[in-house]
Amino acid sequence: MSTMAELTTTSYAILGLLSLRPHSAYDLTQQARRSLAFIWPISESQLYAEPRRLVGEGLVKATKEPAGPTRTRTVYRITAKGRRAFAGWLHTAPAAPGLGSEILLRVAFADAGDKEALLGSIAACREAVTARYEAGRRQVKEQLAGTAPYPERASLNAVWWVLIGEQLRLTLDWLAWAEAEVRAWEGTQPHAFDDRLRALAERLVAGEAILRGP
Amino acid sequence: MSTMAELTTTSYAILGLLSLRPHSAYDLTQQARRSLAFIWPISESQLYAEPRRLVGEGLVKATKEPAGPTRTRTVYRITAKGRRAFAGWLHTAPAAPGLGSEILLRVAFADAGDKEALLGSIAACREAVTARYEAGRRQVKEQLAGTAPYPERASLNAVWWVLIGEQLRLTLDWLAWAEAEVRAWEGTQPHAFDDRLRALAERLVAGEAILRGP
DNA sequence: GACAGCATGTAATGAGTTACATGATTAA
DNA sequence: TTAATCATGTAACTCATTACATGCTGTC
Repeated sequence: MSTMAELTTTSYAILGLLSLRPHSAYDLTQQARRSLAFIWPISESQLYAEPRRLVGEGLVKATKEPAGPTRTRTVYRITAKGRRAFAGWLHTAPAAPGLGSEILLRVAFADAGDKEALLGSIAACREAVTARYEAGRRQVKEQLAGTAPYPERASLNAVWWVLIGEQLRLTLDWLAWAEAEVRAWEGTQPHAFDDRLRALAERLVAGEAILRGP
Repeated sequence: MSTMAELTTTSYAILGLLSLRPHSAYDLTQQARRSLAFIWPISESQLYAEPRRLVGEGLVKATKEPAGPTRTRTVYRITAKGRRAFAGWLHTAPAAPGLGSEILLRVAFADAGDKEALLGSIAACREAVTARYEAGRRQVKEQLAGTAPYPERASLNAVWWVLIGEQLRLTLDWLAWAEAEVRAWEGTQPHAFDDRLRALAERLVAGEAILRGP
């Protein structure tokens, strides 16, 4: 079916949320800010636009409800066809985890700027990652306390918490290591392999841990 | 200046490459496939489109060279203004590292499918990540052997190799752990916290290592 | 009764992808 | 000399983002 092939990962992310229970678009924004933000970030406007498209495909049904004197709210419910489409997607091969790290770009071309700029980038990145890490910790704590939605899904959620948590910690460890490394430099001009660098590269190739290694 | 603010991270990635030496668009595709693919992936068509835009901003100069009897090749060189713009960008705060992991989406909503689908997704992801990891190892090896371009930039490159390498290894460790976890399930129906899950979540919140911990 | 913030969308714009098209070079 | 692959682009399309617009509701 060509219609099904046209859906994006974002479509399926929303379909996944709708498979749990009906949501209004605003409900979706709340869920998207909570858990989905760690897995597959979606902008607010998409959360309004995408369900409409799913309605067009017959995967979702929209019903208008009154919300205030003059206003209506649209509530979306997944259809049987939608459930089949989602289950079908779960059987397809996932795309490789996306990369795209601005901080690494700044490291790779650091010699076009100065040491201060690079250290500033590292510090800014650390702040952002720390904030995200703390937000994640808070959410897991809420789950433990039972004050967060979907406590009955704990066993599934725990699996992805582990990857997100460890990835964020790894990034923080690297940022600390990189900062110490850069501080030891004279400037940002690069140099070729010396004994120390060579040893580092060889440990990398051998698959030995660099950041938290023994 | 509003003109400078309109550039994207992709623009600066290309500007960074051009700051090393002049490149034709095809040269850029080669560099992009090698190192840039790990840091900031850019599609081929962008590698032809973006330099033209940079010419429009005066950050890059294009010169036509003969390439075969009837064909010409466009070579791009960074201008002094381009170098200033790039150095200026290095002083701005980087965006937080992007996420977006399809495999986690499939884990989070695994109960809409079956165990076999989830295990298949994990296996496909492992193949893709392993391929990327091996490609990275090969490139570091080439650098060690001195057969790769830009050996004089080893000290800068090593810093980002560490993050990429450790991230890929972490992902592979998690995939192995997740697969074992899923295999132990009866099906994909989730359940609430039990003692084991609670202990896992508490270790996460405490910042203890899960995957390679003692 | 005014103001902040929550709730519910729409519109314009642009970045980046897929698909296509064509010339040159090398190996069989 | 054919086929494959390298080299060099262009065009159409769509996702997704930023910015805007407007209604409702609690609180001081």
